[in-house]
Amino acid sequence: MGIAERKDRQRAERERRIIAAARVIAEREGWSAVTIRRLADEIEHSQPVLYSHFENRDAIVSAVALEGFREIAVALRDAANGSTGRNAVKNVATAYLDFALHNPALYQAMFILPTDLRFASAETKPELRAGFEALAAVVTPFCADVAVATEAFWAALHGLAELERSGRIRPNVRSERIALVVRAVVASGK
Amino acid sequence: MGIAERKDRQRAERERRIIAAARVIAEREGWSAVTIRRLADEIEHSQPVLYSHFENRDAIVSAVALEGFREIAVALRDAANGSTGRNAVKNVATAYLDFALHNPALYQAMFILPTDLRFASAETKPELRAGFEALAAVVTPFCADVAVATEAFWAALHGLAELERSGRIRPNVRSERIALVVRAVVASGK
DNA sequence: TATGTAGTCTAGCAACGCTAGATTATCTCA
DNA sequence: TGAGATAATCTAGCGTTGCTAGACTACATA
Repeated sequence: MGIAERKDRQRAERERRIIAAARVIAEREGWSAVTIRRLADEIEHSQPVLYSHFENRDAIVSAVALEGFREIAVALRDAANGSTGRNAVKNVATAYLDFALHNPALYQAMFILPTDLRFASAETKPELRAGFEALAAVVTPFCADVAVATEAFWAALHGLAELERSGRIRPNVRSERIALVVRAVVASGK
Repeated sequence: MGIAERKDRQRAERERRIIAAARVIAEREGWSAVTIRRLADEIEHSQPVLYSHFENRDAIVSAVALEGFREIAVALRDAANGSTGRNAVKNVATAYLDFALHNPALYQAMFILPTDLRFASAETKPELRAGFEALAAVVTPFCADVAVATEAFWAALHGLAELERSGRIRPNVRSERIALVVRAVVASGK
C-alpha cells in the first residue's frame, strides 16, 4: 500500500514549505518577522503542526541555516573551479562575500542566530564541513598548517562580511580589502 | 539651590545602575534574560521609569555597547603601549581577542545585537572611533593604505573572536592563528 | 459496525515590550 | 501657610510572542 508513503511525502513537502516560508520572510522582513503564527498561516495549518516538525523556533532557524551551508559550499566550489593558485583564492574570497551580502538573513541564520548546530568536532555534520573544505582546498598550496590557515582565512572573510553588513566598514573599498587578504594568504606560504 | 543638582545626580546614578544591571545579567544569563521587568525589579522602580531614561530596550543595549567601546579602546591602547613594530601588532591582536572572549555579552552588544550606533561616517561618535584608531596605530608602519589595512585587520580579529566564541574553530590553537594574522599584517608592508 | 490510534485544532498560559491614565510627591506663588 | 500647577512615578492593561494541554476528527483495524 502506498498510503503511508504518500503521507510521508506530504509530510516532507510540508516541512519543506515551512523552511522555505521562514527563509523568504526572513530575507524580506528580517528574522523578527518569522513567528510561529505567521508560518502557520503561510502553510495553512494551525501552530501545533509546526511543533510536530520542529522542536522549537530555533530548530526552524537551524534548518534554514543548514540549507545555507549546503548552498555556500556549492558556491565556493564553483568559484574555485577552473582557476588555480592565487586566482582561486581571490575567486573564493569574492564568492564568499557575495554569498554573505546577497543573502543576509540566510547568513545570519548560519552564523549569528542561536542554533543547535555542532561545529569543529567529530560529530559535525558533513554539510557544515563542506564549505570549510572548499576554503581549505584553495589555501592548501600556500601554507604548512592547512587547518590553522583555513581557520584564519575563514575568520577574515567572516569578519569582512559581518562588519560590512552592519555598516562598520566602507562598502566601496571591498575589493581592496579582498586583495589584501588574498595577498596575505599567498604571502604566508613562502 | 542644590536641589535640582541633587536630582540630576540621582537620576544619572539611576541610569548608571540600569546599565550596570543590564550588563551583569547579560554576562551571567545572556541577553534574553535582560527584560524590562527584570531591570525594573533590579533598580526597585516600576517599568515606565526605564522608559524615562531610554527610548526602548535596544537603547539600553546600545548604552552597554558604548561602555564596551570605551573599554576596548583603553585595552588596545594599553596593549600597544611600550612595544613597537611587530610586537605591538601581536599584543594588540591578543588583547582584542582576550577582551572579546572574556566579555562575550558585552562584545555581543557591541557587534551582534541591533543598536542605533552609527559607524564609518562623519557623525560617528568618538568612542566608536577610538578602538579603530588604536588598531590603525599599530598597523600604520606596515602598509600604504592604512584605512583599508586597518579594516582588514579588524575584520580578521572580529572573525576570529566570533568564530571562536560560537565554537566554530578550535580554541586550543588560538595563538597560532594570531601569529598568522600578525605575520600577514607585517608581510603586507614590504 | 465498534474501537483504537494518529493527526490536527481550539483555546489559553505565561512572559514579553511598551504605554495610557490615575496617583502621589514636589515646587511656585499669592 | 495654604492652593494650584507641575513633575515624577505607579498601577493596570494592551497586543504580541513561543509554546502546549486537552478536545476533536479522520482513519485503520478487527
